[in-house]
Amino acid sequence: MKYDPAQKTTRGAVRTLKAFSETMLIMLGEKPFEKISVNALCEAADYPRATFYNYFDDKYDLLTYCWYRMRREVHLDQISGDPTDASFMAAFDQIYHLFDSHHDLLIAVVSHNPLDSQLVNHFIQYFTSVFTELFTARAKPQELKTPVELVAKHYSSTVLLIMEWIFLGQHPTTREEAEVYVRELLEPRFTCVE
Amino acid sequence: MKYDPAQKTTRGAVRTLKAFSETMLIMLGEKPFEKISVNALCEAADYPRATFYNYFDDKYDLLTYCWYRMRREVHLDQISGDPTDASFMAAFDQIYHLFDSHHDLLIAVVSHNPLDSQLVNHFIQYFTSVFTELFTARAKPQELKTPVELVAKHYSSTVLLIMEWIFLGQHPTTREEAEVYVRELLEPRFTCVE
DNA sequence: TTTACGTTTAGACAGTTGTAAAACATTCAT
DNA sequence: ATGAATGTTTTACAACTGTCTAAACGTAAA
Repeated sequence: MKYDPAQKTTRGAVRTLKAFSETMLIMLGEKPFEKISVNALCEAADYPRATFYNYFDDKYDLLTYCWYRMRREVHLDQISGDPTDASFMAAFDQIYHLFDSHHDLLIAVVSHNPLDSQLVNHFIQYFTSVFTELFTARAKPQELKTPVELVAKHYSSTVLLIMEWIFLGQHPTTREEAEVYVRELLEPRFTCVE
Repeated sequence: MKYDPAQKTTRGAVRTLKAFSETMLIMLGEKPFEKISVNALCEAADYPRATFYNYFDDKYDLLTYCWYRMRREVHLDQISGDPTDASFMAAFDQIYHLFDSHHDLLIAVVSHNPLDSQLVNHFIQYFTSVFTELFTARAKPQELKTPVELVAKHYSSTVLLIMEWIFLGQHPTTREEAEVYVRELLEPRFTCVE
């Protein structure tokens, strides 16, 4: 992101950032992302174009900030403690809750932006990278030949795949069912025992 | 794709499509995708802009055609026979070979387009969807609770993840090692036996 | 050769993008 | 309050995008 939220961020800046990101989310529920011009966005947010470019490199940069705000609502960081299976499922549950709490927004957005659109892609990729970091931080000491980073990416992309299936692909699924999916996909042993 | 390659495609059309896609691949080895304008592309390919829009909706549509041509070089379709593990690994090997045979091109492209760029994303997504179809077609009758489509997506995204790691992430890996990775990620049982 | 057809091209259009310089506000310590 | 520093807005600009129309072109049948 062009604008680093870890910086000081004056009160005015916060207001501006918030205005742009909320306007973007509203417009995403109304039309496809490609049809949203920076012009129209500034019009709707009632800020001059130059201000937009003050804070963001481009449309995509604003998107990143939108996802950043969404992600921030849930405190995922606290999980990275011990690497037991229980803690993994705890992380998974928090992720499920994060998406579930934005259910309506996601439905609205997907109705104008297909699953293979740039927008959905950008969304998935953002959260994949967030979770990859998370999983890398709490990686088990490995008995595998596969590199740790690759395993972490595999975990996070699988979790995101399930979230995409449930919340963007419109396949209503309870948290318990979702937990079964993630176990089946990431630990086939689970199914042998049952 | 705007231009359906299953159509009649006259000799002239083939030449034009080829010229545009080859020019694009060359330019991707020289600069980031965002910096390649349709103008410059037509300049380099020596075709008028109107001709470009005759064949493609936009830059991204041309990209899709580039990946289509690449994909077409290898005959992946013949695999979808019986759903044994051996046939899965056969498919995996063909995919490995496909990427390996374009090793130099991929290196050049990645040197100007980071792994999280729109370009690489588009590339990964194209092949993921191709492989998802492939794996859906040859899916095992399931004993899992997880929906077949989701499992197929999981297979293909995992395979692509490994390909990305090896060929785009610059982690030289032999085919044999790659096979170990895919077994470890998709069938943890494998590591228990060893 | 002429006619007719579809495709390719040139040129122009309104709208968008990202940047840069200068004018304008705010904040805050002195 | 004054002035310096910082951030915001205005305005202007060159380049690009996607679409459209009409003219030019090639080719194949009459």
